[in-house]
Amino acid sequence: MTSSADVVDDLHRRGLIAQSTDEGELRAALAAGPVTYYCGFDPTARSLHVGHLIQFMVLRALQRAGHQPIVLVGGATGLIGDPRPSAERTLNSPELVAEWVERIRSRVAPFLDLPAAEQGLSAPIYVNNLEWTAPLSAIDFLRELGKNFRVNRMLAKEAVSARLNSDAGISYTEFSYQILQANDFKELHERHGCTLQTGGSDQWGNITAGTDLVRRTHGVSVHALGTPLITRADGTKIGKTEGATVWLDPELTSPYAFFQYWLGIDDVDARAWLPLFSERPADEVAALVQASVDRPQGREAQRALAEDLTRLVHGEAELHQAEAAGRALFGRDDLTALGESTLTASLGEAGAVELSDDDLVDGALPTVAALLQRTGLATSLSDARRTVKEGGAYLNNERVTDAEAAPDPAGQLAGGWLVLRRGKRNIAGVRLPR
RNA sequence: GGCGGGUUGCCCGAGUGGCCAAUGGGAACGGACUGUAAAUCCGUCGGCUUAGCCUACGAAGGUUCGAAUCCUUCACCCGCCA
Repeated sequence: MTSSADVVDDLHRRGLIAQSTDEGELRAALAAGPVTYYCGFDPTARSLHVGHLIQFMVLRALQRAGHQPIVLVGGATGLIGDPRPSAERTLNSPELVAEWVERIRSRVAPFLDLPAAEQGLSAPIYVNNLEWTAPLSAIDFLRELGKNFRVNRMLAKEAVSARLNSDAGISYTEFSYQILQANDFKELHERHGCTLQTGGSDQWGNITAGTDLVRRTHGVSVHALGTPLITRADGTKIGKTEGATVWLDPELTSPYAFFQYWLGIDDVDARAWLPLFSERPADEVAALVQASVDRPQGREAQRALAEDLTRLVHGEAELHQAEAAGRALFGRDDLTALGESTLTASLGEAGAVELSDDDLVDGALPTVAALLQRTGLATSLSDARRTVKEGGAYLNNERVTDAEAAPDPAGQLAGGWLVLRRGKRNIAGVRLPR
């Protein structure tokens, strides 16, 4: 457990702080005793994704230094929409947002509900800003809150000004967002004595709107910490990109896929991200980064990231299964040597489809193209045929040349499994009917 | 309320009557090279019963042998004026 005095140093060392309000004051406050702090997550999708992980790293570090975390899920702000620089958000229905709030909240527990060994630290408080935002009347909003905001300053916020200068413009709805988020800080200050907000630096404008509001309404100086925006070496955002979002919810991204994501990241990113995401001691992290420089092919940094994060998000048991599955399936040349239990477990992690007798046509199996589609390795039959034509489809590690051919049942592995692969690392199992 | 501009495939963005399933770039996917890396090169990139057919260029109608391209109405966005 880190002592209160070092926690800011520790966060700096790990690269988790991009900006902060008066740091001297903040250090003094953290040293003086337990501080109540919060971080908010808006329900803009069914699940949080790896881009959100950094917030949990900060929340955890502060919690282990003895401070009191509050996790806010934005049931209200999720209905309004935080302005993005690019374009207006489409509004989601209240029912959908409420469903997402529940889903997200239920997935947050593993990050902060500490195991028995670490008890004595503060359990997180969970709140939903709908609780105080829904009852707010238009009159109160305008008289009590609005009076504290200068439009001039609101216009200067980065996301707002970007939108004012673009074709898209900005709706009054989204323009109001920062007032709601600022009010969250004020409410949490009043309800729980919260004096620190953490969040991504893309939220900095909203966060400081909150510290300003608390100062104006209570004459109290409260604090904020902003995490850096994590980008990949190629400049794209971590996690939420088109088509390839890595979610934290195991129903959306399996622990196996999650583990593989981290194992597959490039060297530059692995070295940069390990300090951010690993809670290993500083010297051990430094050694792993050095190892990546000396022996990049060993992929030790990637492996450490994959292990630490899979354990954190999905737990020890899932980590072991994901690891074992990867080992078995990437062994490449000796699939026939794998036993039924290994195959069943590995393919279950990677993604598997069970065929029934109804899937057989005159006793013959579906075509390779059909199986690629069934397993999700290809999005359509056309995509599957294309993949075969490109030489990217493999059955039991043998390249497939005819998309319309049905696999020979004699080629089945232990337990009636066929291993389908697309490209180097997309693997799925097909189990033949008994 | 008036006038003008816009809405194209995952994204950006060409295309002003047939040669358009639609130039180009990016993303993505596959192959080669590697280390389940990056860079590079090559290929693919709406769907299907795949030498053919179907669906698509905001929506619905219309003109035409033929429309992403012309006309009408509607929806939404942007700008200027009131």
